[in-house]
Amino acid sequence: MKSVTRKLKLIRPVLTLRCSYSSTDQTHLVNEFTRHCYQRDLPRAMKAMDSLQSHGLWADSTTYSELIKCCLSHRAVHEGNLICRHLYFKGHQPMMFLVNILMNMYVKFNLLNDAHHLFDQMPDRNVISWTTMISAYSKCKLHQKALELLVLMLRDGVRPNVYTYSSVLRACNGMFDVRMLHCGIIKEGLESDVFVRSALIDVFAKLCKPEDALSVFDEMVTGDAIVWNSIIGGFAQNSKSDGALELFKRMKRAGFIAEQATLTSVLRACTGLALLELGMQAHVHIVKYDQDLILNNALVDMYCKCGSLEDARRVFSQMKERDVITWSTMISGLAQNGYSQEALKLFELMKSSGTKPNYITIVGVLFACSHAGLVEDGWYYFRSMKKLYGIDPGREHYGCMIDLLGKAGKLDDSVKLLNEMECEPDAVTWRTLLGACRVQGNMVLAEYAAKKVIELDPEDAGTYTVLSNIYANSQKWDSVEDIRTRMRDRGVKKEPGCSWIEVNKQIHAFIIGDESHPQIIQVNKKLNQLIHRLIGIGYVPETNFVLQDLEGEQMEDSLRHHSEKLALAFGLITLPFGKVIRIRKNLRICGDCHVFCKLVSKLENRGIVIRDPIRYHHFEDGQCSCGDYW
DNA sequence: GTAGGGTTAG
Repeated sequence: MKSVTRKLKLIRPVLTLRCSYSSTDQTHLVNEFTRHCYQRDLPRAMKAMDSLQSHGLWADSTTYSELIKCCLSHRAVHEGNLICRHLYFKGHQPMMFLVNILMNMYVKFNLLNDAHHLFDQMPDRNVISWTTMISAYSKCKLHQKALELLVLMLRDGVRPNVYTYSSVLRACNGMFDVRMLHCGIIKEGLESDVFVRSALIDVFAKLCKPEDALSVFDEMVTGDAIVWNSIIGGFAQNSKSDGALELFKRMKRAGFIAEQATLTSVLRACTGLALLELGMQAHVHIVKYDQDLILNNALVDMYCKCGSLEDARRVFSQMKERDVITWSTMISGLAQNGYSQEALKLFELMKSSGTKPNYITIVGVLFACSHAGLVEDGWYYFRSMKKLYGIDPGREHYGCMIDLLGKAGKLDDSVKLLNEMECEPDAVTWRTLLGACRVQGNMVLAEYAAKKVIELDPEDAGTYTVLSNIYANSQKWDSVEDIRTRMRDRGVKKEPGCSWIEVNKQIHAFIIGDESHPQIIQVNKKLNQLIHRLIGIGYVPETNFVLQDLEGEQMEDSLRHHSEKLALAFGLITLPFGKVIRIRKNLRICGDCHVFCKLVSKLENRGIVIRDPIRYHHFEDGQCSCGDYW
């Protein structure tokens, strides 16, 4: 008897448990589900949700929001779909906030159609519902769609708030949109919000209005690091590199720490100005982010564009992760610096690494072919790009081919290709053909191409000069006068040739005819000595410059004082022996300066790197990396 | 208790 009682005592709690299970079935199911959701136990929660559904039950909205968060963190799309179906089971209408969360989940899963479907089904929508969809469309660059939704939202009587404005601003595709939104923001008194402010700065910068971006920035009373990044990035993106560096100094003075985004823009600014020393200094601060992909890409680009290929190769080889931008940067960088074969080898390596080339990669590849006169390779890549990579040839690809064929003496093929272009040739395309005519000395075609350039870009001073020289060479003085009149009437002024050189992290600018540099006397003295010595070994200053330099300084009285010669003389005086002289130019190098640099590199036993707007020349021991083909 | 801003290649 005793043993039976003991057994009963042991059994009873189990029985009690079973009893309570069956009596409070619904509550228990809901409680179990809630517990799993809060514990973020996705498999158990899904199972429990299944039981709820079979009983026609729903838990409270907060529980579901926990579960959806869990799906998001696990990127569990299938489970997310099941939750959505459960919430709408048998025509049930979830609470608005929950639908907002579901939409957000679909947006994060890049399932915009599903998100929009829920949005369409909503009986009511609040500002968050609208903002979720607007933000989704602007993030994936469906700008028109985002702006359309904003209009519908306003018509629906829902007022946008700081969240709406900060996400819709990036969708602006014209000044009109920005002005309209900016007015709305001011009217609502929302311009002091940091999110709105940085979005405004960014959109002005992206629309190439850095001055407008700066005025928004300057009105700021309190800001954060991101607003600073927006304005610095805005200047860097608009080739206002010195402004970007100035703002960076201000940012540091204001006590903000430079993070990845800041440093990336700083590097871009260094790249724009070819400031190798400053770029290297920035590199020191980047060491702690040594595996940041974007920063490393910017570093590779900076080293390539500052003409320091060894550093670019080193950063590239040390990167653990590379994307299409990394490869494209390095390929273009090698091509621009005259290492075409290496660029093409790298392209093959890129493909075998599994990275798919894009439009820009192929531009780099064709650029490499055009800079080395690799006609057959060029045709191969050009003809196969569509078939192999699904990329339609664009203006830039045609431009590379026109350059390649023309400079290789196949001007007829070049013109044929230009006429076959699927997209309309623009001023750049015609200028490319003009450049090829220069190399080939084809005056008739050059005149035609130059006229086309001026038609499409009436502000292009360099082309007027070329055209004028063509007429002068043929003694067509009336036409020469006509060109001069047109330039005067249109207010077109020739950009003065300018060269920059960095010495002790300071930029020194030399402009032709400008005597304002404090050491100009010594520079001229050194230059005259050099010329004298070079003439002694057979250097003959070039005097006939008709068509010799497309956008160079051919109109000047004397070649003696071309800006790169001044900068080179300054470099020789100031930089220690053995240090490479790096010069950046605003115009293309002329033939005479090219010969001059080759000879100086030998005479003075100096490495010289000159970067012009198109490509780079590495002079060493009397030779140039371009092989006199540019 | 849900929605927002900045960085890289031609």
